[in-house]
Amino acid sequence: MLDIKQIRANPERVREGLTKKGAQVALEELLQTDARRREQLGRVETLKSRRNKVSEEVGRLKKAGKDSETLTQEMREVGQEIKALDEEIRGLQTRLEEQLLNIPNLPHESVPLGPNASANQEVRRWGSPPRFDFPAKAHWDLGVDLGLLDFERAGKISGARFTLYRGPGARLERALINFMLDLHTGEHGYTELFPPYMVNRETMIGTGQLPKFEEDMFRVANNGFYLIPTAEVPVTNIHRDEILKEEDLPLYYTAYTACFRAEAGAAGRDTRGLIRQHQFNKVELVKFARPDHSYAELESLTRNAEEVLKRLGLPYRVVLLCSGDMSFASAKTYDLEVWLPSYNDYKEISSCSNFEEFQARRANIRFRPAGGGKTEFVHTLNGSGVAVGRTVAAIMENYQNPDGSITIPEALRPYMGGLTRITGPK
RNA sequence: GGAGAGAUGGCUGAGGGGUCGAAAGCGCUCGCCUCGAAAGCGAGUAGGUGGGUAAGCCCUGCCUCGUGAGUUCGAAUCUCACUCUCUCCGCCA
Repeated sequence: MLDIKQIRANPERVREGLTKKGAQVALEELLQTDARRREQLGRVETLKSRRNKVSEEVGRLKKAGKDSETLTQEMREVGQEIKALDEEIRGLQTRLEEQLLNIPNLPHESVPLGPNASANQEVRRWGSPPRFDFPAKAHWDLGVDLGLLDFERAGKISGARFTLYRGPGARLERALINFMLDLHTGEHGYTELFPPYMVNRETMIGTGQLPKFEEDMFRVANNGFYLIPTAEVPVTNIHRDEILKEEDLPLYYTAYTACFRAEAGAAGRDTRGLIRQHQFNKVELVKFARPDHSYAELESLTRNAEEVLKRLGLPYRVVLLCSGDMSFASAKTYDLEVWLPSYNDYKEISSCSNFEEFQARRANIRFRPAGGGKTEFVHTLNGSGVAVGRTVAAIMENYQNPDGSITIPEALRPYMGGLTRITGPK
């Protein structure tokens, strides 16, 4: 959420930022609502002030045994006025909040200007795509041929965009989760969390999924809970409505969760294989940082995610998203894209963002400066560290051998019971 | 799912219509004392949002005692609904 004060004081700058992001927002209407609210608030506060004073006086008169009927009568009328004004203000407030919740974050000044993914900037590359002197297979063929992935039975028990992992395939998924968590907790200083997968509406609003993206979310029919689309949602919200100590910042959390996405608008894209699923696994990194450190924290968070791919020996590149390609809540985003032979291209496997105070304002997450003084909003960041299903796909495809087997990356072997190669169904 | 109890400031915990945004204790901060520390003594110590002032650790309005509504001139205090926590019972991996 943007700061209404900023919008009020600097509507042109906000408009400019929104344009960069490609958002259409009726700022005039918002400002009108705000002005009216402030005007009526001034009125009602004057009335309340008077009522408070007179009520005190009534108390004194009663104690002294004197008559207070005139004042009481007058205040009855003032009370009616206050009630009417309060009601109007409540209505204005609700409308204002609705509008604010639907305005996206503004891009940071270092974000390149552009309308869509074509304007994204490659920042760096690591490794080089493998050259195969045999017909390379896509992971959906490798996985099925080796008995690791069963899309047909997943379709039977659930439906499209679900996968059943089997044998070493299932173990590979589990091994990756453990490998990633061990790396981030053991070497990168993150605290491991295991949060609920179902959350309430306030939590979804806190991180920015709602109210705008209702159709992308799964909702549980009989109690209104939402299935989390990413661990970012529960983990960022653990400090909702809290005032943190400055000396406790930055806070680093990592969590493995399943993630659930309806992806209403994505029908027809990435229909084969593990790339786009209704349920997938992800290890997430979340940070709470002081505002003046958040961009340094974004760099290190991105490096932490990259380290996963390096250790697995997967070629990747880092892309700085342009203003028009960034998500609703983000001020700056680096995508990590892993090389996928079946796409003959790099494919997103992690998205690392600084939300500045956009989420903190929605979720009311603040800190008190060490020297005392006014509370400030923290900056929140997160990034995938990394998406597990896509990593499985990348390993299968990049580590495939001419005989259709798959070599296990060395870093993963301890997690695979020493297995070095997946050769086929028993 | 059933029955009961509860929700107050960083924490414990009083207050049950009128100078209560709130006793007391703990904690914390500052000062005194000390070579230093502890103890002791003194002072301060919730959040939000407006206004005043050139600005402020200065003055000031309004709101907040789980949330929302109601009664009243006036609500932490009375009424209703909801949420959450705890205890017991039932069910359950």
